[in-house]
Amino acid sequence: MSEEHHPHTGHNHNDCIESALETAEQLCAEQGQRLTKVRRRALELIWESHRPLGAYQLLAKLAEEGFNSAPPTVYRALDFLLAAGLIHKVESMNAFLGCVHADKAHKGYFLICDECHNVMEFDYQDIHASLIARAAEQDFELRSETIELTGLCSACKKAGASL
Amino acid sequence: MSEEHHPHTGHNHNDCIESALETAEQLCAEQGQRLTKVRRRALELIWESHRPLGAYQLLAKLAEEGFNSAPPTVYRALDFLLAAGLIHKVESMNAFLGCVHADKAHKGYFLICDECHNVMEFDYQDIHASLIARAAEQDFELRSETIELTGLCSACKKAGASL
DNA sequence: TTCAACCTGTTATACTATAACAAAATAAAA
DNA sequence: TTTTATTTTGTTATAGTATAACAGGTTGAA
Ligand SMILES: [Zn+2]
Ligand SMILES: [Zn+2]
Ligand SMILES: [Zn+2]
Ligand SMILES: [Zn+2]
Repeated sequence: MSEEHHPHTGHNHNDCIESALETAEQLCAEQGQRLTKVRRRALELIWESHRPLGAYQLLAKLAEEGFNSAPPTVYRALDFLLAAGLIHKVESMNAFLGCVHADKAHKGYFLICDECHNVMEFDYQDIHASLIARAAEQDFELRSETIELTGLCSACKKAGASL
Repeated sequence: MSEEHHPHTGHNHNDCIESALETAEQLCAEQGQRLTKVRRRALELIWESHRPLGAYQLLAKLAEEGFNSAPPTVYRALDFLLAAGLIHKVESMNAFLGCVHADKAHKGYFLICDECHNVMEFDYQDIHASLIARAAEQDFELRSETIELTGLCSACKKAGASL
């Protein structure tokens, strides 16, 4: 596999992919879950993409490789990966991306760039605590959080300023 | 129009609808925007629903009343109302609900009950400030925020406990 | 080996949203 | 008031996202 440099950060993205796959194998083994071929390859393809991947984009890639190419195939894989905490869904984009710390239970908070469509996951415990507290004020028991912030990322801001 | 009591809070929801429509008229007048028949009725129908309304649910209601019943009709009305800040879209439900304080510029933060599907809008300045600060740490310029929390509302929690 | 649980294949369909162009209505300019 | 520009609506077609339902195959345990 050739080196793959992430457009914005410039890091060797292959390392991310490898490490994510290892973590996935490990977690599934621990929990008695089966990371089947199609599930594993789906996860890998999601990670290989530099931005969140739509279900049908993923389906096309899987189809190219000879996997069954009907929607349920990909949605089943996605459901599994979501349930296992290996990926997140970005609701405002109807797209999926690999979780950067699948080993820790957490909610995915995202910064989404309007320009380059890159997504960064962030995890701030203080915001989580504030949200729980605010919900509790209304006697609301929190279960899930969708936190998706859009705007301009650092790189695109610089690029825009120099025009 | 008969009195309409909101399922959870028990308040007379007609008052909400009336007041929302008045605010809408006023805001549109101020900004030189046209609150046409279909836009006005769409807003009213969204308010008449006790929970977020899907685009095609709205379309069906409009069709019953003799409005044109092709999707673009309803999506145009929704686009207008969104741009005017009169409604919000709940991304995780693909549904729309009336904004409770359309007169003030703000982001919609939502508490969504998994049981009854009621949605409460809340607006906490401190969370907003935290989010801006966290984004700034990454040199990210915030433009929009999607904050959608799900869980159990007060009423449903009580109902569940008594089973 | 037999059974049960789980995973995958397949077809059909439901739900959500936009493109593209024509016609009508409204507002502004002449 | 007529003309013109702008905005809104009508209409048809299509793109994009997601699930239902049932049949068939695999896996691992009893
Ligand atoms: Zn994550
Ligand atoms: Zn960017
Ligand atoms: Zn609001
Ligand atoms: Zn509830």
